[in-house]
Parts: sequence; C-alpha cells; structure tokens
Amino acid sequence: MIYQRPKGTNDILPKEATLWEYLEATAKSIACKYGYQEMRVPIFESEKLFKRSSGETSDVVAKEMYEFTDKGNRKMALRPEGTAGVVRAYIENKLYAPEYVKPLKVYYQGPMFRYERPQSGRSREFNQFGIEAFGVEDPRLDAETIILGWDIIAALGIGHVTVTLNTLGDAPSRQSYLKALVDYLTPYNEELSKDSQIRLQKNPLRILDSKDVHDQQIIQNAPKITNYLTDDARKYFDQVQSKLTEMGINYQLNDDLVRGLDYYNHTIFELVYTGEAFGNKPLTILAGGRYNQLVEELGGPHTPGIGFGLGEERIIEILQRDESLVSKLQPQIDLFLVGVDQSVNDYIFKLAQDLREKGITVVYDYMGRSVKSQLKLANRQRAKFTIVIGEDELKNNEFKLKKMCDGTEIPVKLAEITKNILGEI
RNA sequence: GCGGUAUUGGUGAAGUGGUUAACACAUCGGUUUGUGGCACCGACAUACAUGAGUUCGAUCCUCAUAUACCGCCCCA
Repeated sequence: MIYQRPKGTNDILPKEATLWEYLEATAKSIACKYGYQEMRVPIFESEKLFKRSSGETSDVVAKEMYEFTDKGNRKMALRPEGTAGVVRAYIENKLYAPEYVKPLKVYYQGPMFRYERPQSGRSREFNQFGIEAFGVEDPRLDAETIILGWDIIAALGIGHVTVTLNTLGDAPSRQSYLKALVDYLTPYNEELSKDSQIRLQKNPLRILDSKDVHDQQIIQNAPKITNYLTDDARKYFDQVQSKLTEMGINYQLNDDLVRGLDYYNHTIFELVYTGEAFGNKPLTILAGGRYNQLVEELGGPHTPGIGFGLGEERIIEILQRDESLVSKLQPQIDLFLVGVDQSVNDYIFKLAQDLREKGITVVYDYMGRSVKSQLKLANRQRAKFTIVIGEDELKNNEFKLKKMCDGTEIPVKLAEITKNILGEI
C-alpha cells in the first residue's frame, strides 16, 4: 500500500455515512426546534485565537494543537474545538449589534483536530456538533442548553447516559475558592503525583479530576467550590438545578468536575455514557458550559455565552451497535431492471431514467451479466422489484413485475409500472 | 509526549528458516436455452505492512520506520 490515511484520521465509508447523516440530521432538527441556526466558520484560524480562548496552559493548547505556518509565515492552527472560531466570527461580524435578536443561537458541525495519540474514542481528526448561545445570562437558558443536549441523545435512542453537573461560580467565587484550594493542597505537595505537582503551579483546578488514587484521597477532604460561591452564583446555580428538576432531567452533581478549557465559568456539564460500546467505561459524549467572559477576552463587548459540543465519533460508535437502526438506514432499491441481452441496453437506459423521474429508485447492470447473475445482484442489493426485459416485452409492451420478497409476478403495461411500485412502497 | 500489544488475500484467519502459504466466508463464473435467495462444481495471495540486516536461503530471526488497537497524560 503506497498511501495510507494520516494517523488518527478516518474514512467514513458509505455504509457508515448513513449513520452520520442520521445523527447530523437529528441533531440539527432538534437544535432548530430550540431556535438555533447554522453557522459555518473556518477549520483553521490564527493560532493565537485558540491560545487566548482555551488558555495557554490548557493541554489542548500546550501540546495538542495541530499547528502550521502558512506560506505567508502566519502561524495557524487547525481548530481543536468549535467555540473559539464561532466567538471570533460573532465578534468580527458584529453579531452583538442591536439589530440581532438576543440570544443569538447558532449551531455548527464539522471536523476538529487535536495532535495526540489515537486510542479508544479518540482520534486526531474528529467531528463535533455544537451549539452556542450569546447575549443572555439566564438560568433557564443554562437548563435549556442541557435539555437540548439530552434531547438529541434521547432522540438517537442512546441509553446509559447520565448528566453530570457542576458550577465554577463567578469570578469572585472562583478566586476565593482557588486560594482555598491551593492553601489546602500546598502542604501535600510532596505527596501529590508528579502531574498534580505541576498542576498545582499552573492550574490547580485540574487536580480535582486527577485519576491518581492517592491524589483522589487527598482531594476527598479538599475544600469544595460549592462552599465558596457568592450569593449570586449560588442562587444562579440553584435555579439551573430547579429548572432541570422541573423538566425531569436526572442529573448528578459532581464538584470535582472541571473542564479542560479555561474559559468556562458558572454552569458546566457533561453527558456521560457508560455502556458496552466503550467497555462499560464512562466516556463523555457531550460537554459544555457557560463562558461569560470569553467574548470580552477575545475583544468583543461583554457578552455572556453558553454552549456545548457533541462528539460525533463517539455517538456513532454507540449507534453502530444498534443493528436494527443500521439496517433501517440502508438505502432501498425499488426496482432492478434485468436485461436479457445487450440488445435492450438502450431501452433499459431510457426506461430507468424515465422511472427515476417519477420518483422510483432504479438500478440495472452494466456488465453484461447473465439474467441469473443479474437477479442475484438484485437480490443482494435487496431490490424490492425486478423486471426482466427482452424482445418479447418490447414487442408486446407487457412486462412482468416481480416482487422479490415472495417471487410473485404480476403482468403490467409500461404505463402501470410506476403506479404498481409506488403503491407497494 | 510516554508505555504495551499487534500487522499474512476482499474478509476472518491457519502456518513454516528451504521447491506448491491451510481452511472458511465473500466475490466471480458455471450446473444446457430469459429468472434470485438452497445445493453442487470451478476460479481467486509471483504473496505474508515498509525498509535494512543476519543467513547458502526468511513471510517466519534482529533492528528501524509506518499504521492500528489498548493504557497514561488529556479530552469530544
């Protein structure tokens, strides 16, 4: 093999593509119900944009950015996540202007890139469907965002999913909490794992979701963000929760939930799947949160925002296990035209075109195969009907429409083919 | 970025330091004339990821590279 695909990328072949179409169509239609519209932004942006938005110390930026220098010597990066580009576009196109309805609700879909070692549920190029809503800070919107995500997952028929919820509070909450956390952890510095010792310097919050067993023991008694929330932040989070409860969304509070990107504050959440598709190991399939400072940090006017991203590969992995869904989505051939010999080629070519215009899915053989082979082919493609066409048929203008599921044949005139097939499908 | 395992045809795979790389599935063709899903018959790897080395000789040994899978970090 001379050429192979780049490491960590995937070809989506026709058989799986139907699942992708289904997933994306479902997500889009549900987002539309909530008033979202599509927005398309570049797949690469200035490297700086991602550094400023995600945070220099975040792993996504520090070691996973797919960077390159273009011919104009500009430092660019393939987008590692969707929010930064959308926010940039929001600011650049002045979508904060008074003539735009607030909140501005947009969704996007497409590939993201992270330079990392491929493994289960993770690749270098992966696709996300995401939404962002700008300009409104209202607990109802936070709750609605989570519900929208839940809605999509439910519509896809995916089970074994739990909503995990936390708040990072507002700036004052976070500041006082951070201080308390560092004060608590510093005496343990020697005991912490190496990774966590570095985190203590750079991003102490991340120690909270360390997987190191000993780290976890230390964390158990660490101060909790919930005890450091300002009254406003507490009240806000309470309302988000009560709205979720009101709508019957089951969620679990997890005050160790932080998120990899620095721009989040207030409500953050993840939808975690724990099922067979990933060996019953919990894996996040949808995650997001509120980012009230990001627009301002990237040079726009103060504008609160909230959104989430959904990992399409991970969803597909789950959907693929649903065999009845997969087979339901396979394309259906209505009619296979079987030619007795090459003399009817032109006739079949025209007839097929004619029937397609009438809305029937028609295929035929191009390889000069025997009648028997053509029928095998029709069978393999699960064609619903076949018509064998030879001299007799042309002479009498009388065809036998064969129903492949039971082998019955009914005589039809040329003009009746359409009606008969459409009546059955 | 670190660690582990793997890499044989369209697929699942067996296998050996030495003329013919098992078996199965799939595919194609056929089992007389224009009819499918069954059965039977036949065809189907000059080749064992790539490159180099050891050897009289390597798909099988060694090294490197690539990729895949799994784990860590991190994350969708």
